[in-house]
Amino acid sequence: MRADARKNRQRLIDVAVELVLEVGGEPARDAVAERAGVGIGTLYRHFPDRQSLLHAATRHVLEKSISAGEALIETVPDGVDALRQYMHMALDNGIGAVNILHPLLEKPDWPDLRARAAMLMESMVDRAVRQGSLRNDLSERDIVFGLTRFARPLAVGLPSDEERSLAHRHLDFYLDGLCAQDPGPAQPAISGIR
Amino acid sequence: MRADARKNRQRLIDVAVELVLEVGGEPARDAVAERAGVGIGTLYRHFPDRQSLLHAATRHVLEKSISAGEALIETVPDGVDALRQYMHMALDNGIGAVNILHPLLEKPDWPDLRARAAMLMESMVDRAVRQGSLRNDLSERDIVFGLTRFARPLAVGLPSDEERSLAHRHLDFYLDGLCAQDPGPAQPAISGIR
DNA sequence: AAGTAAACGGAGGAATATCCTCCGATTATG
DNA sequence: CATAATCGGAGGATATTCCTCCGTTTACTT
Repeated sequence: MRADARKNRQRLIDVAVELVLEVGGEPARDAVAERAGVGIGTLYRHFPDRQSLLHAATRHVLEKSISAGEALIETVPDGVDALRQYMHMALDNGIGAVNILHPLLEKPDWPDLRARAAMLMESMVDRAVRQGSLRNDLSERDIVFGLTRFARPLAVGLPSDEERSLAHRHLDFYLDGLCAQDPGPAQPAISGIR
Repeated sequence: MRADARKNRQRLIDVAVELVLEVGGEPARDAVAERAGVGIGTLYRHFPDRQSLLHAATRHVLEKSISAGEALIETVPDGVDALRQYMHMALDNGIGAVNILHPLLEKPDWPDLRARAAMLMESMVDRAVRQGSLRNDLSERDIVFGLTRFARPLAVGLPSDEERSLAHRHLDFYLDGLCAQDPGPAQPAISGIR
């Protein structure tokens, strides 16, 4: 494979992730090619059918996040720290794109990755709970849910780097909440709301 | 105004909010009319130009949430409780639609509402901070940011009522985090991530 | 109960957005 | 320098969304 070809391919994947996050759904193919600075023909050569680009993008983000996470679980002894670092890292990797794309892809061809991700987060949660520093009613699915809350830019009219730093800040607040074993002042039953 | 006309008008607004949340952006007009069970002509009669439906929908949600919030601040003495109840209530009112639509509407014609909302949340935050039960580095904008994280269904393939109840649960976690004055175990500086 | 103005519904053509093929021009590599 | 691989983007095909128009139906008045 020629060097320029490989470079273009990767660039297309990166741009795809970017745009998926911005748009909150499948971006127009033309838009991906344009932002990547390549012709449309190039995009279609690398990713011929409807979804192969999105597949590739998802796979890319997932692989990067999972292997970094697996490293973290080895090197960071404190469970909550590991979880915290994992979530911040995944956020920066664009993990939100995976959540957006997952329901749109017809034949997700990575049962392996899905399983690895689930296992990874289960271990993290388990360990942190055993260490007594995390609420004990949390599961891997809660972590996914929480992560997705902060993993996408939700248009509020902010410049994107400010949005990013706010997301990190609030993700930390959220994690503090997951650690709070005895949630401060009593929470009253709220009539008719939940 | 004839009774059926008013009913249809309100129904269109409600459906619009629903669809904005589902789609995460401007829904197709045809889709709104169809789900509302009225003809397209009816939609265009009530909301002739491009954005008047979206304006009306935003205004509706905002007004409902703000006046309920203003009542809460009178009746609930504890600052954090008031904030908590306000956020859960706004979430159920579809406040997420406001965040989605705000950047899309060209000439937001409700400077009044925006100001009222900001003032409302500032009071809530201020009071809770003064009472010593909320972090003291939070502003009204943080609350908006946090609220929007939980206020929209982010497609993860869940049935919508399960998604809703998860959102409420995790909003509570998040709020616990906003209360945590001394966030448990020391947070290490994370190298190269933020 | 009948008259009537107001409201309704939806077919269908216009406008727009997106897709994706095709082929001549360009460039990396031996 | 040759040449095979790669690139770029014009443009026709398709799909989606918009929104007018007018014949039909319905709520309200007297």
